[in-house]
Amino acid sequence: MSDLDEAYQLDYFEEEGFHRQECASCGDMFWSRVERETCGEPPCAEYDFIDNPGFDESHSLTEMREAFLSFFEERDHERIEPYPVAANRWRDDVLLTQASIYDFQPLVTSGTTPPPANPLCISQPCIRMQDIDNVGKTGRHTMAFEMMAHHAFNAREDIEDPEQYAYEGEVYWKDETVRYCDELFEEMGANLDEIVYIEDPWVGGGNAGPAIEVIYRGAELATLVFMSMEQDPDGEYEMKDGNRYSPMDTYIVDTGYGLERWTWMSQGTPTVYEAVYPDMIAFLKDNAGIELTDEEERIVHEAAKLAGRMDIDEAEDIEAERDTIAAEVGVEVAEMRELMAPLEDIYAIADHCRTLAYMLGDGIVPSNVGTGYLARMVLRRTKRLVDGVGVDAPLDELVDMQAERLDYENRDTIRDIVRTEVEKYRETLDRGGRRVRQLADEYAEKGEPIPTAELVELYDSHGIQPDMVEEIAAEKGVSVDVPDDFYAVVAQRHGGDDTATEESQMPYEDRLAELPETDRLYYEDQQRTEFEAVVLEVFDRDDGDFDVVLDQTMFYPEGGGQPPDQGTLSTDDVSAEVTDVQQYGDVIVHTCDDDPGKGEFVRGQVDATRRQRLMQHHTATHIVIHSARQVLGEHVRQAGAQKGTDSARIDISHYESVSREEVKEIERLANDIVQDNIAVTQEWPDRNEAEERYGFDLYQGGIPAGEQIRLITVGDDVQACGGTHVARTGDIGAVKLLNTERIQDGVIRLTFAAGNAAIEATQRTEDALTEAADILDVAPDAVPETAERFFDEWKARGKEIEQLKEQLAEARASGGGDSEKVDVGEATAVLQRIDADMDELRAQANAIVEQGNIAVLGSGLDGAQFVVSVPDGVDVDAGEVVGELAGHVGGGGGGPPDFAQGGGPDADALDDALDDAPEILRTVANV
RNA sequence: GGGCCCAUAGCUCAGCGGGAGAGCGCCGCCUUUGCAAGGCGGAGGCCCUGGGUUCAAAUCCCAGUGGGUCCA
Repeated sequence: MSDLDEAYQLDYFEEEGFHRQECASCGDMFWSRVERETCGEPPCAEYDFIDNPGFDESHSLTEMREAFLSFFEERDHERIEPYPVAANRWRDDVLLTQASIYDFQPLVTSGTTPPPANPLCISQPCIRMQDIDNVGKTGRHTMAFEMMAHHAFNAREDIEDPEQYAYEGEVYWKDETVRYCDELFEEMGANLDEIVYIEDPWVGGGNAGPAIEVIYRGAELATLVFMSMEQDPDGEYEMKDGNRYSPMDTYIVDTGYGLERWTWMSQGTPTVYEAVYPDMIAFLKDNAGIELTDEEERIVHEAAKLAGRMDIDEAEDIEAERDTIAAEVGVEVAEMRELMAPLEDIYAIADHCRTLAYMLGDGIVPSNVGTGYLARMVLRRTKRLVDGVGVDAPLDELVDMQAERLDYENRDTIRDIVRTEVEKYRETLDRGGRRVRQLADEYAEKGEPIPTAELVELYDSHGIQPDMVEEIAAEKGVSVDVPDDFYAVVAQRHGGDDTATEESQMPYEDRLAELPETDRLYYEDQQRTEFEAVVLEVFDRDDGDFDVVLDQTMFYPEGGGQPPDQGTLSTDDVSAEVTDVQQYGDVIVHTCDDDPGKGEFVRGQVDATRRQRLMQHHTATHIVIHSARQVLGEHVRQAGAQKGTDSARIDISHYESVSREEVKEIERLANDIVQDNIAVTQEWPDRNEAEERYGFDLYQGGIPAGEQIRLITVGDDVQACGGTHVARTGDIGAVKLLNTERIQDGVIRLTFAAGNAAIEATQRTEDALTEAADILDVAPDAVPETAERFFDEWKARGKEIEQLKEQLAEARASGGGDSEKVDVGEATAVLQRIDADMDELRAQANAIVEQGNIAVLGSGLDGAQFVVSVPDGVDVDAGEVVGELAGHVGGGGGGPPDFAQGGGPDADALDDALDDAPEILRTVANV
């Protein structure tokens, strides 16, 4: 086992006369030009730049960003445009971009794909939700920030096959990285003697390496990471996460310079927020009516300087820390808190609005899943803060202030989304409020506190925070039992570890890996369906079929939501049906019902009709999503797709349900594109060029690996896509939207058909309409009107029948009919058999009871059924009587004492049962 | 991707195996100088859809649809 100590023995440190020292407070090892007590990072030291800027000139955010980027441009770094904050658009292991290196994981860092430039510099917007509780309070934490960075991607040359990686050789490594850092500080006018480089090995995402934290005047301004190791159980280095790591073939300079911190350092304002969004803070303060006296200003100012110590993760007890700070400033804790709280909220609002602007601007749609859920949480939290602190500007306006500053072009959509979402939240709160009030009333009556179980239910199922329950309950004078570990209780309720989805294993993976790459003929000519090939290998499958590998193929393997081709492979002797085609690595495997024979020449024939339909649907998918973007907005993005031969579906991100009008508009636009008969073209450009030219919207269906990517262009629409397409849009024939459904909040599924399938789908719909029209005996276009009339009449008749039944019952009750009267003690019972349904029996019984008599009615209409009803004041339990009667017909029954129903399957025994009724009545009445 | 909750009158909801209810709103009449309010009467329900269990389902079970919510 060895540690990384020697990794920090840089020539640069020696040349510049740095000393390695140990922090007297935290014990960390650090390097600096002059001897010092501590490492200089809070809590070992305090901020030393507030009111005392650490740089020569005050910079705005924009100026600082430009200063950084041009500094590195002058030193041969290429400036790269930032990536979206929604990192799940290019990788599936994370939701949000949390660092600049995220842009290059995993394909670039692993050496599979070349970086867009090498070396490069960038200022990458990032969002870190884990800092959410610190925002506003510590004076330095923001949820949204820009990580300025320079990166260099190096690959070792002393390995067997240096060319296996997408980049070769060393650009630069540790010494240069630290030197750049020093030079940047120097250029900004910092005092180099005050800079501290702390040794702080880095671990994350399966990689690790030595790293350096750069501290200046109490603030961590940069982190220099030298990513050079990967997780390896046999590795020689054990890192702080307890895992072992070994060196890897690529090694990468990964730096992070916090734009906000640098801006703050240049201004020396009490908090980072005032340096970063001075206008918005001023607006919010003014709007919330916050005005401070000079003395109050002094307190806030002093407290802000010391607030650096507060970090919910690090300070052991944030309240204790507040006590200390208050004492040092010379005020009561309560007074300080009262003064600080609204300011903290305002800082948080500004930051959260920026977070929202990033999220929504980059196309995240609020939802109950994924990044959309995070956006919803941030928005709701922000709304609560805004209301709490008394800012009365609409939230969409506040978010727009940031969106404008960030130069987003889709500001109208962003505002629309915020408005929609605020309204949804209001409805949730309304619903929740009613629910809680009702519950509070209930427990107020019982005189009990609202139990934890109810609280968990309210939160988990209805999204009502416990503090809201407490507030409302207090109005009703009910206490609430909120346990300290409330969120743990909620988490427990979810329980269960998710079962990992098992990847289907290829039984002969090793042998497949040795086979050469299959030549993909379907890309050379997408319209051709015949080809010849040599059988390279045949595997016997467990199910009796055969997996056939060819040197080249026209068969499209399943991928990108497009099902595999089918068809035949034939030799002179054998004709094998191809039922499935899959791709494993670079090798395409055809599953066949017969063995064509290894080494044989085969003629391949792809099922042309099937292929044609799949291609029509695939190209139509591109057209529909393009049309949907035109109609619904630029935020529309593919969230999944499946093509078929009869229909296809795409799931798109959108924040409200799609109206019938919008559906028609999308359909019309799509068919315009079809009628324009535009050529559908494919090309294989360099991926970085393609990204630069078209941006990230290329990747609607996932991100492909490799140096070249395949682009499909349909008019204005360009997408990275591996599927097969028709030659011209006119080949699609027609596009028909069949259905829209909301599969989750923020995701709409559009189902549609193309070509003949569109005609067939239309015919099915028309068949249904025609059939309905035939039944109603009207013309198809009169169906809605007629159906409405019929429905109205049907309801009117129902009511009429109801009334007639009541009249009939009254008539029967007074007219006698074939009824029998029996004395039961003081009372008289009317026994009657009328073969009618339950409704009629009930009406009849009511009529008899109104005359003061007991009703015992039987019906043989559907099995045997009884209704027994007893007037007020007569001591006979109807339920018991029915129970006895029903026993005779093999069933059961019951009900309240004054009205009971029952029955049984044996209708033949009905009359016998009624004959026994007098005796049953007398027994039950006990007379 | 997973968990939980909900669907009954125009609105908000109660009922949770036996007769479909309340409050608000609506219509009419009464009281009142008028308004606010009050009294009396009335209209208004495919109890989300489809299966199942049961003598009997708004109610229990299953599936679907629509909505809400929490978590990863």
